[in-house]
Amino acid sequence: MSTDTITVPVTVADHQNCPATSVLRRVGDKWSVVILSVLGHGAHGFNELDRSVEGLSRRMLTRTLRGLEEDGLISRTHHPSVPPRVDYALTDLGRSFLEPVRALGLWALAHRSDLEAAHTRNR
Amino acid sequence: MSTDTITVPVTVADHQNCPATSVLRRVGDKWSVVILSVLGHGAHGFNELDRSVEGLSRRMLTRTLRGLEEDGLISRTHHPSVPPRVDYALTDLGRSFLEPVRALGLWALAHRSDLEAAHTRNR
DNA sequence: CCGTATCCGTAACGATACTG
DNA sequence: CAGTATCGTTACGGATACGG
Repeated sequence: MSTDTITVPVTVADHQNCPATSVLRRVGDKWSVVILSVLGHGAHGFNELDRSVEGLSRRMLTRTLRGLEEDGLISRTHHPSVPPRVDYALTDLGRSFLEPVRALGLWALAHRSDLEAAHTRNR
Repeated sequence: MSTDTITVPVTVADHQNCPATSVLRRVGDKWSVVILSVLGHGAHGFNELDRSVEGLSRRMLTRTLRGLEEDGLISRTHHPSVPPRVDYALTDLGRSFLEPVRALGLWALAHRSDLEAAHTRNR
């Protein structure tokens, strides 16, 4: 890794294989962080989550939950009762993930006025 | 951004007005973080950036630079010389932004094996 | 209660060609 | 050197309806 000045060619392969890239993309998608935050308060069922986040469709909830589960950030526990119950909860990995994500959120909050100023200046 | 236990209905308006949301989406887009990182090594010209990041088209470079500039994360300085020279550089805001972003990158690196394990397990 | 399947519109992204 | 214009493709997200 290079040290110096210019010409550090970042390859496409580097970019796609980089473990940070997929993480960054997950952070950028519309609902993942919201859902993780809600689950930070404790386990929830599917419809519970659906109702907790206004504007979130069941389709996107399903897809987001599957993605988070594939990344190992949340767990899915199916209780074959009547009525059926499924609990979604943060894993340890998910909890630790929320730390840097919160740091980013705090940064946004702390620099809110700077961001707004820049945005109005360039218009 | 409220506070407690369950049923904190997150409204669509909250989500879109939240200063963190736009920041998170910027982090999630394909090239912003890469460009910011390269600019972390020092100022660069347009074609210099284009060559530094393989796979990045001029079109996306332009658009990403404009976006970062609108957010006040980078500065654009035009020197009307011959040949023309334009310098892109991090602003103070941009430099401070890289800190939480790097924290996220370090998290990804530190938990790389966990992420891979989860991903293979669910397949 | 917990999802899936289908359709559709928009926005992101990439390739290519051209300009001051 | 530093871009813009145009076009085509793919990914993301929402609405609706149906199934276990």
